[in-house]
Order: sequence, then structure tokens, then C-alpha cells
Amino acid sequence: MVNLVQTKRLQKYRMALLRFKKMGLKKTFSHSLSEETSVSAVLIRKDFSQCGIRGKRRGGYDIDLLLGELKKIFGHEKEQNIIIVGLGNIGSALVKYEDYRQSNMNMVAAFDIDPAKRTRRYPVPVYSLENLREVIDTFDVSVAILAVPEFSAQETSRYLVENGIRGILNFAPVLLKVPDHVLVNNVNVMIELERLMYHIGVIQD
Amino acid sequence: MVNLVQTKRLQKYRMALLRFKKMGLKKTFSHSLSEETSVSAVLIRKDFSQCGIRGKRRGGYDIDLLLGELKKIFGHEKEQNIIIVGLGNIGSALVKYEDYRQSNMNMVAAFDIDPAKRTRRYPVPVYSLENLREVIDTFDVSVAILAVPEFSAQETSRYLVENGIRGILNFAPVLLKVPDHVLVNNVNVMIELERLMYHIGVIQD
DNA sequence: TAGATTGTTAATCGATTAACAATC
DNA sequence: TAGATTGTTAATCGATTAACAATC
Repeated sequence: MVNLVQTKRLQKYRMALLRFKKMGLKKTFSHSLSEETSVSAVLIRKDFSQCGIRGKRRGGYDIDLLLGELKKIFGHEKEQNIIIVGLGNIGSALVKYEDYRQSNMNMVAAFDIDPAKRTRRYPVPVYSLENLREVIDTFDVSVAILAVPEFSAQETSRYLVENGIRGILNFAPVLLKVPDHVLVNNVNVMIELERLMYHIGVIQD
Repeated sequence: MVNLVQTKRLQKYRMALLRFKKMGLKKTFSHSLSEETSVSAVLIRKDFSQCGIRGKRRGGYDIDLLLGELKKIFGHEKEQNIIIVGLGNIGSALVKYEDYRQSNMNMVAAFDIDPAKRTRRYPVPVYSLENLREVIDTFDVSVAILAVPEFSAQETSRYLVENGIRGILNFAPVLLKVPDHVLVNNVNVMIELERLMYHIGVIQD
């Protein structure tokens, strides 16, 4: 219904609204959200309008109503099971993350080739990749976090897709090749830092 | 010289080129890069052209030359010092990261309010935020990774900016308010997962 | 009523693609 | 030469903003 750039904005609005709510506010205006998110007020109204969210001509938007609609759009109403593959530095940090529940996400299992990782030290059971299909089927998982080393990322992602994964949050510094029906979001700290440096002008050309 | 959307593409090209180089290739064509990066061949040629990078009418682009130009653009020639603030799950993982050197980045210090964190267990010295100005001045730092808890993120970012930081890679789930001259890149695992789910259509509306 | 705000339609702007000329 | 590829200019497409009408 909405495209990638709109989705990103909707998520921004949601963060701002949650903050407003926490501050005790009941309603808000497009220009208040604009200030908070750096998105223009017209665009905000247009986005809401397109998502079928209506405000009051004079009284702005109801925060709870807005959050309710966004909740529907992003499916926070139904629980979503996810898995993580690779328990290195990043993987271990992410598996211990507590915030999944906030978004109604449920981390159900982790996977690592190293048998030494398959201990009770983690908040979820840790398996060998051999058990992947079983876990995916049991918990109806369609999204995975990929946090394996660079050299095995492509191969592992292929295996994930083969077993039914359709969304990958990729922490490996690799441009994954996946079939059309699979979506990859990359998180790359180095790349983000580089871009920051470029745009603040640390680098003189 | 180039804007945010172009920078992102250039970084993609760079990743693909590094891969090609590792495979032993010497030259490449816009359509090969297109296949690897999912950016159209025309756009790739246009980007290169705009950056003053020239190919050979018949013989494509020289990979080393291309990488050299990108290296200049992204300032990999000069070492860039960075710091990290907050040594929780994510912060600890990031400070142990080895890949900074690849991009000519140098993690010089970490900061945490908890004195217990100020041990030798980390690859860089860990200070109290009181020492921030000193470190920033000594190492000429302009970019910081922010990995503190949500509730202190805004306040900490203010303090960072006050002491000269102009680029923040923010891992806290907060829309930071910063002055115009400061750039923030957000990394938010929850948000990325949500968007993946939305776009692969896990959520039925 | 006057003023503030939403919501929509038309205009603008920027980014991408199509077409094609240049040339190795 | 013919074919492949780059590089540029014009056309298209999509996203954002401007203008304004609607209304509380």
C-alpha cells in the first residue's frame, strides 16, 4: 500500500508519537510532528491522508488513534517470530536485546556452527543450521537476522532463503544476491560512519 | 559534491568493486556493476561521470582506478579517529569490532558512566564522559558512535555536540534533536525488522 | 465571525531512464 | 568496418511543495 520511502516516514511518525504519548499528550498537529521528525507538515498530512487516517479540521490528530492505525499497518497486533544466525560479537549482542517485545516480535531461536555456542548462556535455544527448517516450520518464521562472518554470508543467506526466509536483516559487509521475492536490509557500521564523515565534510577533496 | 542518495550508491559500487578485485578481475563494465548492485547501468555511468571518473569507450572501467577515486572521495587516505559512547550489549560488540582499520578508521576511546566498565577488558581505554573534551581535542575526533540507553540518548548527544562532535551514529531508538551542522545516522534493529515484515507482506491489512 | 488547521489539486523539483551520439 | 560500450542530452517519472479550498 505504501512504498519504502513512505514506510520510513511512518516509522518516524510512530517514534515521535510514542514520545508525545509518554509526555502525556493526547493530540498533536502536523506541524508539531514536523518539528519532531524533520518531515514537512504537508507531507505528513498527505501520508496520513493516504493511509486513511483523518484528523479534525481544527483540532489536529488524536495520538491514540494515530498509533492504533500505525499498529495495524505494521502488524504489531499479531506476534511475529524471528531468528538470528551467527553468534559472534554482534549476534550475541542482538540476541540479548530486550526491545523485541515492544514491537511484538519474538526471538525464538539462534543458530551457530560452533557447538561451543550451543549453551544456556543465551536467552533463546541455540541450534545447528541443520535444525533450521524445523524451527522455521514450527514457529512460522519469515524474517531472520544474519550476523555471520563476511565469507559465509552469501552461502548462509542462500540456505536461509531455501528454507523459506523472505526477509533478511544483514549485518555482514556483503551485497547479498537473493531471489526477487526476498528482501534484504543491510546494516553496516563502517558504511554509515564513512557516509557521516563524507557529509560533515571531514574529508577535503 | 554528491548528495546522500548518490553517496549510498558510490558505497555500493565500492563494495562490488572490492569483491571483483578479490576475484582477480582488473576491469569491469557498467552492466556488470549493475548486476552486482541492482543499480541501473546508465545511472552507474552517470554517477561515475559526475565524479570525474572516466572509462574507456570500449574497454569499460579500470577497477583499481575506480577504487582509487572512491578512496579519495571517502577520505580513506587519511586516518579518521572515532569514539564510542556507551558500553552496553551493542556498544561492547562494536568496540571489539575489527573492521574499522579496513576503512582507515581508528577507534581511539570508549566512554561509559559505569566505573566498572573502565577496565582493560576492552581494546581501547574506557573513560568517564568528563574526559570527553580532552579526548576529542587530542585525537581530533568529529564522529562518535552513540550506544547509550534510550533515556539518556538525547542528553548525551547534546553533550557530544557541545564538545565538538559533528557526526553521530545513533543506536538508541530515539529521534535525536541536534543543531543543523550536526548529522545523525540512525541504526535501529527493531525499525529495520518492522519494515522488512511490512514489505514482504507478512502483515495482512 | 475570524483564525487555525486539515486535506486536496496543481505546480515544481529532482532523480531516473530513454535515446542517441561518440569512440575504441 | 561492425559491434560494444561509454557519456551526454532530452524525456519521463515520482516525490515534494505551493496554493487554496474546506471546515471546525
